[in-house]
Amino acid sequence: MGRRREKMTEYERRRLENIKRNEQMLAALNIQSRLNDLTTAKRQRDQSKSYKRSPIKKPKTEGPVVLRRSLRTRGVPPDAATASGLSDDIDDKKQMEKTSPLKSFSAERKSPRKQGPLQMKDAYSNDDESDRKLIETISQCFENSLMSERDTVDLGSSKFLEKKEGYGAFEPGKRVLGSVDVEALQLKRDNVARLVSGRITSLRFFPTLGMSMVVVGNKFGNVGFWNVNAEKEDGDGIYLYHPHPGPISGIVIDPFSISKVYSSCYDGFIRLMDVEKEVFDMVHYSEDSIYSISLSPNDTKSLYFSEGMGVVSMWDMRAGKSSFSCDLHEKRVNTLDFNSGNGNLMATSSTDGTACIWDLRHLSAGKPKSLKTVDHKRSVHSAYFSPTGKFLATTSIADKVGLSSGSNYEDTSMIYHYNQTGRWISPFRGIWGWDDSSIFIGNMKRGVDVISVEEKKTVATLESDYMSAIPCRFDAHPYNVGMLAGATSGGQVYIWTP
DNA sequence: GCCTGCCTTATGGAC
DNA sequence: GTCCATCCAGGCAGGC
Repeated sequence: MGRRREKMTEYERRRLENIKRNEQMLAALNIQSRLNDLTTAKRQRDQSKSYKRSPIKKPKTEGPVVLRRSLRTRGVPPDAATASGLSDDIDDKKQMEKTSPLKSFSAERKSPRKQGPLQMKDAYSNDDESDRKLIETISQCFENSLMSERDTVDLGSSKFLEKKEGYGAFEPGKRVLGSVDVEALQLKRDNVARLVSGRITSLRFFPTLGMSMVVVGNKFGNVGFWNVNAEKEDGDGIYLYHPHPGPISGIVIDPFSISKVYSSCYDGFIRLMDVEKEVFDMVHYSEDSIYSISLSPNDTKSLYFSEGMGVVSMWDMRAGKSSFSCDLHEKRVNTLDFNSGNGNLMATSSTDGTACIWDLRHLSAGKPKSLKTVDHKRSVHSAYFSPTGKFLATTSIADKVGLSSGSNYEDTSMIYHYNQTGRWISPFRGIWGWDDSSIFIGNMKRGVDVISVEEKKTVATLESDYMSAIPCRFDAHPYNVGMLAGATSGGQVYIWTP
């Protein structure tokens, strides 16, 4: 079962005491048996749900969502804020007290906003079982990958090409895109789970053949892990942490060291979960919101991230400081991606309505010029290079998926795709499959559309009765061709397999 | 041009 | 089965 429990809070203790008192009163009134009937009826309804869920009701521990605005966006100079005695924490506490009916709970709520390292055991939120198995699994897989050349990632070439060779002896007449028969992809009942509560904002597969594990981030700052192939005796294979105070904007796993998982947050934190040290180390803290992160394929010690209104910076892990910072867009940068064929090329997508390709060698302070700009007129929520790097796929609120190709990406086609997700569903982002032939993107009818690069249109849709919500974030397993993960705004994850 | 308010959507939980 | 709260988007209209 996809159980997810959080540590008992002061609020919950008080609540349980109240429940106990009420039960005593009900017993005195002799109506307990009727309540039991109602509980049974509710349990039956719960079991009819298609997804895995906890049998124990979880109290809402996330508290009210607090809007965080940087000094910069508020137009307040840092000195002025300090002088007036304001801090984010104080600001937030005041806002919590104003907006939450649970004042005492909100004020006492322990927030991972504190700077500095955070022990994994302190951030661990499942109180029913230990995270020891997760740590052992990742550590073991990391050690195995060090010993096996097979797991070594060559970031200088396509991350998929080597693995896809020899894959797929498909029946003629089937919808085969490149190396994958998309009609053969299926969603098994066991490959559906709810990892976290609320909206999933980021999703990643661990880049290793050794295991099928996904990591997700949600809007409350939780990070959830799911070992899809966990043995039954090891429980459900789901582990939940709370290392961030706000929505997780990006997750990146070091392909050369899968025991290192980076995560960024709207609240300005970048943390590195180091499984060997069992810590969520603080890599960087910014006054501005961080909207995306990406590792350089040329140097995995260089972490690129976007912050505030269009700024892209690089954090040098060795030096422990920011190496450069450029103002690349008018508004927030939603994604950063690197070209696997040429690590100097970086693609950005922005709410300013454009997606751009930049040459890192020619980025300088001030207003640098992009190699290529794809103009969507309205917000662009993703810009991803294809596995070989020959294409760039951009997804926009303007109901378009852009496809750029050519030696300088000068040929751009616009493919219609309905992208009006509204307020509650994270904007769709078209991702590449395991080769340059297809793009996977969610649709509002609880399906996954497959766009053919050759035909420049949607050619297939993955659908399943087990998919009870709209999948809006995806990741293709880097080595298991045909293994596709989709995540929803309800905290569920679906794993499609060949 | 800037600010404010309104509208849209899907989901899970409570009842 | 129905209702309601959610609320870290984004566009648009209207007012200043």
